[in-house]
Amino acid sequence: MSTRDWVLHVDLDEFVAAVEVARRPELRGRPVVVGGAGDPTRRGVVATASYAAREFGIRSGMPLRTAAKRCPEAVFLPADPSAYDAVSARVMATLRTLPVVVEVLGWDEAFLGARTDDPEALAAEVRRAVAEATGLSCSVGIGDNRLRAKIATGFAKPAGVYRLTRDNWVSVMAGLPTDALWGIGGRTAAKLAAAGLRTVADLAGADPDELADRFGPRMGPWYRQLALGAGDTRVSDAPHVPRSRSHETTFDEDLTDPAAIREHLAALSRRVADEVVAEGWPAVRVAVKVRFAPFATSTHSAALPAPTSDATEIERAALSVLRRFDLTRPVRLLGVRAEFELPSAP
DNA sequence: TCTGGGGTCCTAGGACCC
DNA sequence: TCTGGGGTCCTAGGACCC
Repeated sequence: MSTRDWVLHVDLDEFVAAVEVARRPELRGRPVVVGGAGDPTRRGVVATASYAAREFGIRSGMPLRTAAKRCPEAVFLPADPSAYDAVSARVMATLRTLPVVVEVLGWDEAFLGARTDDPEALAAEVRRAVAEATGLSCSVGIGDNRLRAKIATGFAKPAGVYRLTRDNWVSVMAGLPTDALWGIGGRTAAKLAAAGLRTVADLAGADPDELADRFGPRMGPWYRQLALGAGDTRVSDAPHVPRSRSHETTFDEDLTDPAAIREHLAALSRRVADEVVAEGWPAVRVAVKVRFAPFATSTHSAALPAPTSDATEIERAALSVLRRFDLTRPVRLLGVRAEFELPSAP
């Protein structure tokens, strides 16, 4: 077997639930649901469900109330981001001890770039090293590019390894619906289906010019490239440069008092401003998001007069943008986002 | 069963300028 | 009086992902 470049995609199995079980072993094997305030009588949705919980039909994004109806004996827990950050950092540090380039994608995912003649052996070593260092199980997708590695992981789960390359792309993917592709969700899949394109094979055979007309000059042709299995092969360990920082809150009871709305918005602005300061880059734009009851959402934003990391200025800008909303309707959610300057091209 | 929070990127219309 | 056309910025919204 010859030595060549591979992309591996590593994804921790039921990561958040696994972290909770690791520190509360009595939960092992039980249905565990993490999300919201950890209280299914309050507003919130499922962030992660353990495999045992998934057997009851509980899925990410499902309202906690629904999850409790499907499985009243499930254990409901609030999310504990700092705990997940800490475990995630140990996983990524473990991956960096291997002869690979590590590109972190989130708490529980990373791409690995590797040159090897035996990617399955490397994947097995990844699984062994992560388990030894953290006690956590992961799955590994092997691909000849990022797209195929990422999709391969779905076939590897749980606790497995799967290889997807140009050699088996068509046989594995051709008959699947288009939303099996990473980057095509339910909305786009429905629009594609309306155009007669239901499967990956349909999309791969579509005319790029017609796709451009229907879906935009970049997205249309890009969808077809996805269906062909095309993707970037580069994996970078360069640190991530954030484009924005934001916080938002859904209230258990809708807000109707404009003074209370302003107070909540100011508090969110200060949280965002603290993080802008920590980033070390000034913000150039501030956006405010308001979701009115029952669920209508809109956003307004404004460029700052000058780039700033000053908390008072960010708060003032957010309150100024808030005045553009009609606050006579009950407010379900408030959010504040600060945007940074896009990095200039080299 | 009413529908979280934190992000990224793309599109399109209007403003504005030459 | 019968009014083009392009480039770019700003802004809102959509879609996707974890």
